[in-house]
Amino acid sequence: MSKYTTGEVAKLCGVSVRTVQYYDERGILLPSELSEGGRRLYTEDDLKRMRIICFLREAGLPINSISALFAEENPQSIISILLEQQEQTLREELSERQAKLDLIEGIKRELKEIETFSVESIGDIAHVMKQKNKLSKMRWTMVLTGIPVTALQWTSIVLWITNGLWWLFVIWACVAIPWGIAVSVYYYRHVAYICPECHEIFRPRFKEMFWAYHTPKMRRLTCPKCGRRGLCVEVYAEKGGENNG
Amino acid sequence: MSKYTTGEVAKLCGVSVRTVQYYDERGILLPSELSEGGRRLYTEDDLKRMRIICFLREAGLPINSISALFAEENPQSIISILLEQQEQTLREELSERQAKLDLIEGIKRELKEIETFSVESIGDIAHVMKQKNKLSKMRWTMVLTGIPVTALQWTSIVLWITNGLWWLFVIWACVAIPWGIAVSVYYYRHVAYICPECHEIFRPRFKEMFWAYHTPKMRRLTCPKCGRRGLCVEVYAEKGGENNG
DNA sequence: TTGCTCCTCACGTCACGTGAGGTGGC
DNA sequence: TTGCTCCTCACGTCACGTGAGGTGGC
Repeated sequence: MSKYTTGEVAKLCGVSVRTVQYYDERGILLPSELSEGGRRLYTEDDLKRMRIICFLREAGLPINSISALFAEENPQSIISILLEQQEQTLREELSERQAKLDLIEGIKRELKEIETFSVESIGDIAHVMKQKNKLSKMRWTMVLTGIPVTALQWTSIVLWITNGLWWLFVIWACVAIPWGIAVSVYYYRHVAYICPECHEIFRPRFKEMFWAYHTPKMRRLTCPKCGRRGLCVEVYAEKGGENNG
Repeated sequence: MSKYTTGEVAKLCGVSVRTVQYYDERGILLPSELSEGGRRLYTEDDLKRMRIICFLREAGLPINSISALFAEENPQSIISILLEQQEQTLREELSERQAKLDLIEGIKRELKEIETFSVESIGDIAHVMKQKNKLSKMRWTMVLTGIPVTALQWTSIVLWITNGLWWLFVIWACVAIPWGIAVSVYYYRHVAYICPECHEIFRPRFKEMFWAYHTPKMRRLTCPKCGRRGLCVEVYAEKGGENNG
């Protein structure tokens, strides 16, 4: 029966010498013999054991678990549990990394829309991304409540033209005008804007906001802190109350 | 301007007090002021910075990178690089965990087919799994070369019956018999079997193997090491040469 | 005065990598 | 005798968690 040195075991198992030494240190693979000079000597059985250890390490099993498996007199009872645990751990790690990846993708998208970047812009991006769901939920709610109002509008106009029923349009106007005001106020109370210059999150006056030029995501406003006038990103605001700087 | 204590910053950012202290230690978030009693006091700006740090940490960016970002006078130039690097890292980690998961799934499948389990059985599983691709590749090669032979067989039989062309069947036999021998020898030379008792990997005599009862994955053989007779799992053997225990 | 918060060490995590300084074995 | 392998410390990794033992602040 030939004996293997540390380096031979390492090479045959595709690991470093240090790893073989470490497994001795951890008591998971003790060499069957030591040479007179104190060198580790491994038998064929040791090599087989090492191969098993490396295989389980490939699956990510921690050394403590492998150690427990070798120590157990009835290994079949715990191998399934260990594999199940490891699978669970790996799944959690996978979804955690996936979440980080998604976050990075989001940051990259937002970065593209920024013209004057500074480190503080990252704070803005964070704010925009965290409130994104709430903002789009609110916008969808508004659109959906708008559908019956619009339907009623066209119905009444058509009936006015074809049948001369002018009073239906009057009824529509009595519903639509209060609805328009209510929606505007609701919207106003639930949004805020980020100044790209000083990164202040502010709420403008209703009048300024109502008449301001805007795109789906931004509105041209004057920052109350630094006085800059320009496009500001819209975000969801938690409360409709005042904001104190 | 109100000041925040360590605990307040921690609570507002959803981290532990130790984390806030650690960021001071690492120089990534120094408190603007210290109280007379040596307590850290953070300003509103410090809090914003902390929020940015936490956001980037959520994406998995290491503290050194965040530190570099704050130190850089032109942060736009490196933020993309950092995000790209982090994305790369995450993708590698993802595929690494996925590979481990796949390995575990494979082990679980193989475990189900084992009746007498011991720790050494894991070595058998490792061997089976690593040679699995080569074995199935070899089996497919054999099946595919068998198709024309079988086609010729049926053609010749049909022609013999319908047209009385008996000599086509003779030609087929002249081709098929050597082919059958060649395939059997080829197969014999490229497979080995694992004894489930002593975990020896052995190659039986041709005659024993040829006539033995078998399933698609196993064959009833006698282990030359421990003498046990029973179903042994078939694996791919690297060389057709002899094996020395 | 009493809780509560915060402070500074300082060790532990996990599986090795990486030297330093010395020695065995062909 | 000369390379090469192997040996034993022992520190470093990464972002904190977890005490221990002491003190600040309402």
